[in-house]
Amino acid sequence: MRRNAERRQALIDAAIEVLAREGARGLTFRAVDAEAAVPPGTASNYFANRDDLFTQVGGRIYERLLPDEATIARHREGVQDQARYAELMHELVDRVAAFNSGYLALLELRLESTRRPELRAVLTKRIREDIDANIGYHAASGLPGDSTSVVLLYLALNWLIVERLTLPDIFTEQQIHELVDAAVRRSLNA
Amino acid sequence: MRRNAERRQALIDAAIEVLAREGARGLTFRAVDAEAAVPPGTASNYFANRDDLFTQVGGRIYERLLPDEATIARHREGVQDQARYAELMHELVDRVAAFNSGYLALLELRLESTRRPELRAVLTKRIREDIDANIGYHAASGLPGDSTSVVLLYLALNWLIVERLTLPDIFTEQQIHELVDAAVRRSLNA
DNA sequence: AACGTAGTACTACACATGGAGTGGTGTCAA
DNA sequence: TTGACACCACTCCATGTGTAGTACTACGTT
Repeated sequence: MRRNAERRQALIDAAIEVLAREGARGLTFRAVDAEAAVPPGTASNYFANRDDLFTQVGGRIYERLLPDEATIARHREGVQDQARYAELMHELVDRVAAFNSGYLALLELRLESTRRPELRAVLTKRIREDIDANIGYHAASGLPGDSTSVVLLYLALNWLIVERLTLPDIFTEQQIHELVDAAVRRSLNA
Repeated sequence: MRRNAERRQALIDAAIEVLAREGARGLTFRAVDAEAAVPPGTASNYFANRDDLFTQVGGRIYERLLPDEATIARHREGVQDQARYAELMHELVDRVAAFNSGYLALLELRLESTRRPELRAVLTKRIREDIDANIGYHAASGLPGDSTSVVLLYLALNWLIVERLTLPDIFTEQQIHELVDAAVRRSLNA
C-alpha cells in the first residue's frame, strides 16, 4: 500500500469524475488510472480493493462539496436576515452546479451504499454532521423558523438540485431561482 | 424482434429489479434473462440494444409507481381538506417504500439519463406530466396554497424518500412521518 | 564523492469473467 | 404447412484483477 498523499488524493479526485461519468459499477481501478493519467495498476497499489476505494471516496467527496473557509467566513459577517439566508442557499445551488460531477458522484455513492455497509456508514456520518451544522447555523443566526424548517429546506433544495442535474428540462433556470426563494421564504415563515 | 407482450412486460419488470440491485451499468441482457428466469439470449430478441432496453424501462416504470385506479378513485371521494391531503402524501411515501426497487430503479434511470438523450426525453415527459397532474389535482381540490406549494412539496417528499431508501439511519420512521406532516402543513399554509 | 537502501513509479502478464450477437433447432397453433 | 416464437449453443471480444518484477529517485552513510 503506497503512502504518497498527493497521489492518493489525485486518484480519489479522478475516481469522483469516473463515478459521475460512468456510474458506480464503472468505477474500476483501471478507469481511475486512466482518468488520473497514471500508469495502469497504480490504483491497485493505493486501494486494497474496490470497497476500500468507495469508502475513501465517500470520505472525501463531502470536503469538496462544502464551501471553503473563506466563503463561510464571509457569510458569518453582516446582518443575518432572510435575504442573506436566501443568498446563501442560492450560492449553495450554484456551487453544486459548478461542481456538477461531484454531486452526481455523491448520488452514485448513495445508491451504491445500498450494497456496501461500510460506505453507508461513512456517508451517514458525514451527512448527519452536515444537517446538524445547518441546524446549528440557523439557530445561531437568530432567523425565524425552527429546526424542522431547516430540514424541509434541506430536502427541497436537494431534490431541486437532482432535478436540475438529471432532467434539466423540467424546470427552467428562472423557475429554479424562484423555487429557491420560495423554499427559503416559506420554510422560515412557518 | 419478438412481439409477445406479456413476455416483454415480464422482461421489463425484471429489468427494474436488476436496475435497483445492480445499478444502471449492471443492466445487461444476460442479467435480465437471469432475473426473469428465461433462457439466455431472450432479452436480445426483445430489445434492439441496451439503449432500447433503457428507454422501454423508462416508459414503464412510472406506471408502476403511480397509484392504481382504485386508490385514485377512493381519494377523490369525501372532503378534500388538509388532513386528507396529508393522508394522500403518507400513502405516497408508503407506496414507494413498498416498491422499493422501483424507486431505486428510477433513480438509476435518472442518473443514466445524463448519458442517454432518448431516455432523458422519455423521463422528462413522464415526470412533467406527473407534476402537472399533481398541480391540477390540488387546484381542483380547493385546498389552500398555490402551484408553488405543490412543487415544493414534491421536492421535499422526493428527497425524503431518497434519504430513507439510501441512508435509512439519517431519519427515524417517526421523524419521517412528522416531516411529511410538516411539509404538507407548511406548504399549503403559505 | 561513491555506495547502499528504501520507497515508489511503472510495466507486463497470467488468469478469469462476463456479455454481445447470431445461427440454428425444436415446438405449437392457426 | 407455415410462421412466430422459445430455447440452446457457440464464437468472438472487451475488460478488469492481482501480482511479480524492473526501473527510477532521493536520501542517508561512510
